Amino acid sequence: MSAESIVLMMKALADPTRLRIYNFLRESCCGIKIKDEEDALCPSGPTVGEVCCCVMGLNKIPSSLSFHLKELRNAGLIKMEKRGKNVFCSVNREVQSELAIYFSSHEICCAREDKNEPLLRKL
Amino acid sequence: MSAESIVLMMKALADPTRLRIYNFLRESCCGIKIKDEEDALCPSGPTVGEVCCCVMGLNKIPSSLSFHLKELRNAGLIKMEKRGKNVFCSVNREVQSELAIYFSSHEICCAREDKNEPLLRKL
DNA sequence: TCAATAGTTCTACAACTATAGAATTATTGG
DNA sequence: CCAATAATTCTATAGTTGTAGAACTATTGA
Repeated sequence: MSAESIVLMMKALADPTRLRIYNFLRESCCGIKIKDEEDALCPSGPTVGEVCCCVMGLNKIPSSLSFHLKELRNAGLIKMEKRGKNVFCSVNREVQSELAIYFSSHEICCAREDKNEPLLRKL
Repeated sequence: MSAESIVLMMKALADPTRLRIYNFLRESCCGIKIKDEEDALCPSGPTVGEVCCCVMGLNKIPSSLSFHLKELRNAGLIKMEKRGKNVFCSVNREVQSELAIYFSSHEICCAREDKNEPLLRKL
């Protein structure tokens, strides 16, 4: 996962409306792979209209939601599948796992001798 | 971890320079607790000046770095401790772990019968 | 005490981003 | 084919954010 793609993901989640959309989709149904082929996903999860009703509060402006969904999709955080008049949304679980791994990795502590003097002030 | 604080963290990491700072600090030394007291941390990790040298590339503008460090600190992602003329920086490992947990949580899949028709188009 | 060093704060400006209305596209039902 | 529905794209605007220079504060060494 490149730095650019992480920045893109963080940017996508750095907005209250988009984080609400993302959290809503996390709690919703995810796509189920019914065949080995890439495109043979059973589309599930809420439609764009359903997301609009559940997440957008009082001001349900479809163009605004569309904009936010595009940001999340461009970042790779969610998937969208069109069937008929509807577009079904779901989180990209693989990418979610990659982010989990990114924040899980820790480095080994190493003390530095020349900085072991008493602490004066904590910011 | 509230939605607002997650948005603040994502915002802090949604900038290439700040992500570089954060990644640099992740790879650097972390603070070591030498006593039970909250403030009795042995300050370690690079100084602001060292971060500036290592991360800021060609344009080493201290005011710009200061601005970015403030954003990361306000989001709770990093800690800063002043000793003498220097300010030592380190990542907040607790917060990092919380983010790892946030992205680790998955929901159980639930198929929806009425949406099991063949997929037409994938966006 | 004075100069040097380390960082921060202030300020103005350019660039970016979210919002919301209007127009547009695509699909289904009558 | 026409109307209704679902969603996207386009556009202008208001608000936000990153940048970089200048001034300022705090600490140490001479």
